[in-house]
This record gives sequence, structure tokens and C-alpha cells, in this order.
Amino acid sequence: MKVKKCFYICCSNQHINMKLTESKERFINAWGTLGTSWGINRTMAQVHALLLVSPDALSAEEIMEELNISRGNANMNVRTLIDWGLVFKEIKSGERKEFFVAEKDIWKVFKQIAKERRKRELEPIFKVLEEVKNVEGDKHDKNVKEFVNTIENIERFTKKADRTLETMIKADENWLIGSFMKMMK
Amino acid sequence: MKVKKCFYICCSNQHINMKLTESKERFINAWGTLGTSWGINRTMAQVHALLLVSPDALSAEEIMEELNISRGNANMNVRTLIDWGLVFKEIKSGERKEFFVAEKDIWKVFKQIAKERRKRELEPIFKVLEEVKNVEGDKHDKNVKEFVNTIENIERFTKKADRTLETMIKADENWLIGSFMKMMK
DNA sequence: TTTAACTTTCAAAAGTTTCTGAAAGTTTAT
DNA sequence: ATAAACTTTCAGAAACTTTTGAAAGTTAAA
Repeated sequence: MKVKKCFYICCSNQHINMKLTESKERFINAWGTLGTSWGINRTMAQVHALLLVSPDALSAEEIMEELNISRGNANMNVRTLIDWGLVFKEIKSGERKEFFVAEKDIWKVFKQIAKERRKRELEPIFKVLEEVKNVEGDKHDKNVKEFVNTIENIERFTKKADRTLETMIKADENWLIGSFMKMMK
Repeated sequence: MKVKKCFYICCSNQHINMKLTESKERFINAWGTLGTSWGINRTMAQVHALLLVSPDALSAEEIMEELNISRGNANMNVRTLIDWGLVFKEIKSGERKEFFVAEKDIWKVFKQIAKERRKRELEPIFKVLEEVKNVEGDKHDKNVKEFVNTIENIERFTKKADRTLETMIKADENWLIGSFMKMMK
């Protein structure tokens, strides 16, 4: 059976500041928990957090060791992060292995996530709202009226939010944050 | 064993437009799916959707029947929705039962959800970021530098987003949407 | 070629969340 | 007080998600 890597040996061996290792771990766990409550697999969020705070690209092996996860799990989650455009492969000359780096610009990370989730989750609901509001039947029936009215309100609101999101995704950071801050006093 | 209620009998009995029943179902399911990918229990989102499109308050029994769920499940999810401020109890004079209505103003619904999730999920991560960025150790160590830098970037970004969110939560709908729309052309 | 270094896949196991329904609790009417 | 109408709880079951690790696949140097 594989034994959890010993904290003290790890630290004295690798000459890493003890407090740093601890802080990293705390951050990685918090990011993982946050991911979980937003529908993102914990390990995926942890891999992302680990790469975010690593100055250099890490190999699959290093990710496995740092997070105590299996090869398959590491591979699967790194691949998903690459699909989402949040992590990139890096090849080092002279090395056979692949290394992975995270996109470090938090604004880009946010835009990337917004883009992906919009496509995967908002677009399907727009389609349903559009279809469903053309319900056939007596427009004076209280039930039909309430239904159509609610659907139209939801549609109006989500379309507005979506347009705002799209503008943000396309926008340049400075322009956006600038305008926002001015607007918000 | 309980048998799924027959669609045709239900409709002819209650004089409900057949297409409406179908549309409601499609909307309820889509809302449930959307909830799932945003970390909200499917049934909770479905109960919310059902109440959103119902012109009148529904009893626990009616919710159970419409969604084919157990009493315990219905009760638990209605209670959570009440906790979140998205659903209200309603008592009808002469009736022993409690009835439930959803907040129909989508803007209020959004604000309410934002408020809850901010408290439950964003606040804890702010606490961690604050703690973790005061890592002790050599400020010239590449690892420490990258770590502190990333944490500070994340903090700056999330604080900004959070302030925007807070302003929106407090803001009056018309003012906000107006300003937004002006800003977004 | 062949072999070694590495990556990917996938079926089964472990872990987690959600749901059920019967039992316990509460409230209101008589 | 008692009974009836209704709500809440909770332990176990079911459903769903994630993880593992061994085997299969790929690539690149010898």
C-alpha cells in the first residue's frame, strides 16, 4: 500500500520553506472545495491550484506526488484542464516527459471559464426557453399566462446577463475594470 | 408500489392544455439540469422551477405528485429553498395545509442566490487567501515569490468581482440594468 | 526493428450525494 | 384529553461521481 508522503522528510529533503508547503496545501484545498460547490471536480480544481502557484511547469509525476493521486486521475484532470484552455503542455528540450503550466493571468482564467460554461450550460437552456415559450393553447388560461410570463421574464433576464458576459469576455481587461470601477463609484 | 400518474387521465380530468404540461416538464427538467452543473441539487432546482411557473401556491402533496418525489425529499428541498429566501410559506384560511409560492421576480431571485453563495463560498476563500499570503520565508525564493504573487492576483481579482457583486445585490434593479445597458452600448 | 520511457484508457472499487418511507413529532379541532 | 391532519426527521437504499491501477497504446532513441 502506498503511504502518504511524510511532511517533515519532504521538507528537509527538498529544502522547501516549511511554511510555504503548508500554505500551498491550504490554498490547494480551499480552491478544491470552492470548485466542488461550483460543479467542478475537486481534483481538477486542485491540479489547477497547484499549477497556478508553481513557478515552473510540472510533470504528471510531480502532480501525482504533490496531490497524492493516481496516474489515471492526474492524466484525466490535466486533460480536462487543457480542454478548458486553462493549462498548457510544455516540452523541455532533452526531456521525454511532458510538463504542464497553468494560465496565470486570472482575468484570462475567468474569461476562459465563463466562455466554456456559457457554451456548455447557458446555451442549452436558451434553446429550451425559446422552444417552450411557444406553448400552444388558450392564452387566457391562467396557467398558460403564468407559464409564458415566467418563461419570458427568465429569458429576458438571462439574455441580458448573457450579453453582459459576452461583452466582458470580448473586452480588454483595463477598459472593463476601468468602466466598472467608475460606474461603481 | 406507487405508479407514475397517467398523463392522459391527468389532462382530461383537470382540463389542462396538454402541450402546457409537456412544456412545464421540459422547463422543470432543464432548470434541474442547470442547477446540477452549478452545484445546486437537481430536485431543489426542480421544485423551484415548478413553483415559478405555478400561478397559485402549491401544497407539499402537489409538489410530490408533480415531480414524483417522496414526502421527505419534497419537505427537505422546500425547506432549503425557504432558507435561501427563494420560496415562501403561504397559509390559506380554512385550510390546514401549508402552501408554497416562489419569488417570481427573477432579479430578486438572482440577488438572493448571489447573496447566499457569496456568504457560503466566497467569504471562506477570502479568509484563506488572507491567511495564506502572509507566508513566512525568503521573499527572494522563486517559489515564495510565485506563490505570493499568484495569491495576491487572485485576491485582487476576486475582491473586485466581489465588490461589483455587492453593489449589484444592494442596487435597485432599474438603476442597475439601466447603467449596465448604457455602458454596454 | 526492439526496447524503454512515457501517456492514455477503462472496468471495477471506493466515495459521495440524494432519495425514500416509515416513524416520530407537532398542531389544531372537537 | 383525544384524534385527526399535517410536517419533520433519519437510517438505510439507490443513484451517481470519482478514483484507482493494471493493461494497452504511443513515441523516440538505440
